[in-house]
Amino acid sequence: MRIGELARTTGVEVDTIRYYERAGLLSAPKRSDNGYRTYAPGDLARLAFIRHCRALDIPLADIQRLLSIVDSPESDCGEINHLVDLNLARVRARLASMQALEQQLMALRGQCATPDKASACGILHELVAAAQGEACACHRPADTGATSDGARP
Amino acid sequence: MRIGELARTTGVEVDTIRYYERAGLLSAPKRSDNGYRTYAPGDLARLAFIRHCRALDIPLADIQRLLSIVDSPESDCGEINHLVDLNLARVRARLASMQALEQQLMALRGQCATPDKASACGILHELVAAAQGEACACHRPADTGATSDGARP
DNA sequence: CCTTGACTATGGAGTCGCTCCAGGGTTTTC
DNA sequence: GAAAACCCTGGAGCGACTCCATAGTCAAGG
Repeated sequence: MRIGELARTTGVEVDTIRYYERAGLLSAPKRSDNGYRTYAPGDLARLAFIRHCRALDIPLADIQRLLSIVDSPESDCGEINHLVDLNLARVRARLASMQALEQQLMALRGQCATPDKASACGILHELVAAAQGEACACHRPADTGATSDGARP
Repeated sequence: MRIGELARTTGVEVDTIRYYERAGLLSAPKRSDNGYRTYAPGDLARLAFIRHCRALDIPLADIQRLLSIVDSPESDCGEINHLVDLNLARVRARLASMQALEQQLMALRGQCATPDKASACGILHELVAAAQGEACACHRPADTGATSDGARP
């Protein structure tokens, strides 16, 4: 099986497969006489595993760790729990900040009902005012507010 | 005002300020005799504006567009609405995929209650099975499922 | 036999938004 | 006068790809 067929079968782009090889997630496959990569069914399963983990947004370093555990089935699976927990925490943290972000953008969007001159635009006014540390829909009173705060998302 | 003071006042790191200058979001400031950047109050307001937009996760290219609109207040503000709408849509799309992701990771986490041998780990089994296209907690029946689907996050 | 087109190879650069570093010069403080 | 704090430039690194130029390989059609 050549790289193109592997790509079509798994839905992973050819460039990405080669990238995974460089990154050490896939071992270098055999080469045919013309230098083409030749993959075995085991490579297909391994790449499908990687692809599924990536669909779960698990970083490559974690996937590499999971693969090494898969390769040694006698090892303790406690680390697997830990990896999944870490990724879950990461996703939840990002989720919370994005929900706040959505609220802020919605509030901002509500500032401009009818398009007009930019100088009268509520959105722009809001952004400028917020940058100056005035009260705005984005920095609520509960927030630390002002120009020097740390409202990173 | 030198770059360090600007950084402290706005909460933007020195390196980032120089990066914004390179990226064209901040115009090159005057230099004093020793070559140090010397910023005017207008630069402070501009950088605070950028910082606030970044807190809203608006990409630099969009911020650059907003800044050019701010610079020409007679222009139409319709594009501002459009930019905010686009960013809102982007955030919402990402939000939806992350919520699905959280569900999938939670389902995965539920597969392993008690740490044991990796060969018996429900999480690993689930990941491998899912990669092989079998039914799993991640690919629901409603999903297109299987090894060649497009469940990108 | 030759061309066309699909496929594959390599190495390197580009993406985004920073962040860090080396190796220097300058200013402030003790 | 020395130490600490500040500033400069240019370049590399991050994650996870993606795209490119250039070149070799192979099967089908004319």
